[in-house]
Amino acid sequence: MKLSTKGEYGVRAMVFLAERYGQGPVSLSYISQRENISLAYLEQLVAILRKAGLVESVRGAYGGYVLARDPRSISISEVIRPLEPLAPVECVSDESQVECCEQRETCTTRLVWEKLRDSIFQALNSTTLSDLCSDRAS
Amino acid sequence: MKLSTKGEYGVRAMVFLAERYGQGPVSLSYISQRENISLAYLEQLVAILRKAGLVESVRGAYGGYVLARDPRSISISEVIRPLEPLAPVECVSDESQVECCEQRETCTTRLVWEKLRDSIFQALNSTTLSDLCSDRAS
DNA sequence: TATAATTCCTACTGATTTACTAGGAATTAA
DNA sequence: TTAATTCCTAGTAAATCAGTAGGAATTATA
Repeated sequence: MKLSTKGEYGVRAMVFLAERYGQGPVSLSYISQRENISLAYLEQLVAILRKAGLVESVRGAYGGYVLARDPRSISISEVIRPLEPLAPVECVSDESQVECCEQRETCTTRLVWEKLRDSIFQALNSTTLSDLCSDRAS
Repeated sequence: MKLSTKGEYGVRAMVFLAERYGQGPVSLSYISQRENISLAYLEQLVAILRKAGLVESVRGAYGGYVLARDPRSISISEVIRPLEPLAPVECVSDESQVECCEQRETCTTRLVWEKLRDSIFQALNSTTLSDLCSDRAS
């Protein structure tokens, strides 16, 4: 049930951007240094977040990334979802359309996985980037 | 955030035992066939559950395993906990006593991991084996 | 215009973990 | 005595994780 570093680093990078929202682009080399995350690895994660529409890039010197929306409107589940699967088991995931097993209707353990999935979603949906900013004013 | 098969198989095996609680020992070869789980792998998982005090073994021919307690008193979190870590990130786990980072007090992302951990615990603590039995009478 | 700082893209890789397999010893009901 | 079981340890192929590496494209500034 552990989160991978993708999700963890992704959230840390996004909170970092949230704390500087409205102050122009922030470069990944800066985030990399301050958050102690490998630059090349961070590039890959942020590329995913950009394709998910959560950040926008400014290319060239003095460029970087900015949040695509107000940090109060971006939930943690939105950040983690593109980076790694959120559902605890395959068969209660809305993304994967694969039919996981034939006992779908009669499966009893499924009950607890759905409950678990919902409570994970609830916790991450109800927390926004601004909730995690050290400067809570933004 | 995916559960490994250890947790998933462990819960399935325990629910299987719960549905036959009070009917004598159930062999792993039977569970293995019915739940379609490799016998040798299942042996290893059940060994962990036995050491955790959740099941008791009956050795020899016509032996097997029985639940150590009433299925209404065994929560799913008790089953999964010995099989795999439940906390989403290292630094909000009560088991590991390792100091994960020096920013423990000022860490802002920690807030959401604690909230996530608590809601995972809550979901799994509040569900028992008997809640997942197809024969809900037991 | 040249340079440095950046994003962007793809391929590779070592280490770790996962999900088993394999083999056998000990126990016990029939 | 046999067959069915638990019990124990070691090994292992495949997948995943957590990056590295190398370079192309873009752009503000000197």
